[in-house]
Amino acid sequence: MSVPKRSYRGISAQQRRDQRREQLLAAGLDLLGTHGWRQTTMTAVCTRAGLTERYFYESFAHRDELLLAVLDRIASQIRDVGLRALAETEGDPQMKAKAAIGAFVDLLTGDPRIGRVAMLESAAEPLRARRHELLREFAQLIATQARTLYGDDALPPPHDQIAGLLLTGGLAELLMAWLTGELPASRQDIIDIGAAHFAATTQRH
Amino acid sequence: MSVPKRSYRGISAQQRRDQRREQLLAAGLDLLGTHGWRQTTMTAVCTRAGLTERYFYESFAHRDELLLAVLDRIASQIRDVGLRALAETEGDPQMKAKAAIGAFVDLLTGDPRIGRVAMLESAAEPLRARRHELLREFAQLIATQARTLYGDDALPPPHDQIAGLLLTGGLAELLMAWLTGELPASRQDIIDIGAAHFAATTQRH
DNA sequence: TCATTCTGACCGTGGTTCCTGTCAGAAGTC
DNA sequence: GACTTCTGACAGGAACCACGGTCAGAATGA
Repeated sequence: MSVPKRSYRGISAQQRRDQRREQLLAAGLDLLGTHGWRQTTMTAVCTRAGLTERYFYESFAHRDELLLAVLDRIASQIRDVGLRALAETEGDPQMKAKAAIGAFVDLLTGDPRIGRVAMLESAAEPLRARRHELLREFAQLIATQARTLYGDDALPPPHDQIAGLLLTGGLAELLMAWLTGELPASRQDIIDIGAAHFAATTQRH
Repeated sequence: MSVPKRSYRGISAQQRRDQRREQLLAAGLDLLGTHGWRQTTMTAVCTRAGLTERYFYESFAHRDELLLAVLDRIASQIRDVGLRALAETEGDPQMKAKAAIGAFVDLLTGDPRIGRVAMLESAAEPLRARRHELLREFAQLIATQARTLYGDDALPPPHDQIAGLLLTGGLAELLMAWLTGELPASRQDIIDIGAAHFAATTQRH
């Protein structure tokens, strides 16, 4: 099949291409976030997206590439809402931490599919490596934020990086338990606990 | 095929059965701990074990059952070495925590396959649920130990359970990074950090 | 010795997924 | 209106796996 060039139904080739990619990403998030990694096969994604397998290869080389794209999008959403909350919140470090964690929690619960992919499915095989990279990235981000929040009371490297890992890993585990309904806690409970843990982990004591 | 009953090569039917089960478990650990979950197919396990697929069904109903058995064995090993270290160590809570964490770390690094399965592969699809159960079990265990170690300074329920989740999740993430060689830290560093984190997380502050 | 039992090797079926190719018809272009 | 391009549906092959069955030969027990 040749690469589409001219417009169709009043939509340019590039727009159609983008639209199809978007459909595939949406279908991927949907399947990954509801039926899990095992069910998110290439054919299933195409069926859900209402597209033929042929169009899959137009946007992605193989299934893993789609899954990574889904995860990356979620990661950047997390980064965005977290940093925005930090920037928009006035007050002491504890307030800022609560705002960032609150925004994070709201993103994961606002769309449960995002929560499942970010916390549960990302641990599975094709996504694990990227999840690990992202977690380290967030650990780094947290270390940086802790330094701007706490100044000299923050931990020096490499302990800040280690603290970031302990914090993100712990929070991930806590949120997994909470998202699966095993933990009788409110949104505010989770935020308070997360913020307290953030302070305890990233601050010199 | 009928169930074997008489001895063969001087080995009883039950012994042969157990031996084959053991071979399958060993092959499962080997594949899971070196090539990962995807490669650990039923046929691959049988080939590595030097057995026919027929004998697989003698011991396990399907692949997942074998994988769970592998994980469960590792979990009980972790429990054993941890509790034994606690029982055999005299001294203050910090010493005991270090001994338990040290024994845990040594188990995971002594056989890298165990480390990979326990920390990495267990997060994948068929094992995730069990991993989660086990983690909660360990969280409970840690909460109990914290109470005997710290007495009234320990956290009250349900905060002890939450602390257990934060601790196990954080440690898992830290160990993952360490096991994959991303963290320039010594065994002692990891143990010290783990013990400090244990104290910070499970103690009233 | 000889029938029985156990073993390991092999083949076959059914199902699934990935991936490519074909083809009729709709939409666009000249 | 005729030709080209794009689209969606579908067919089908290759690869893999789970799972069951067959079969010759080795080991056993009477």
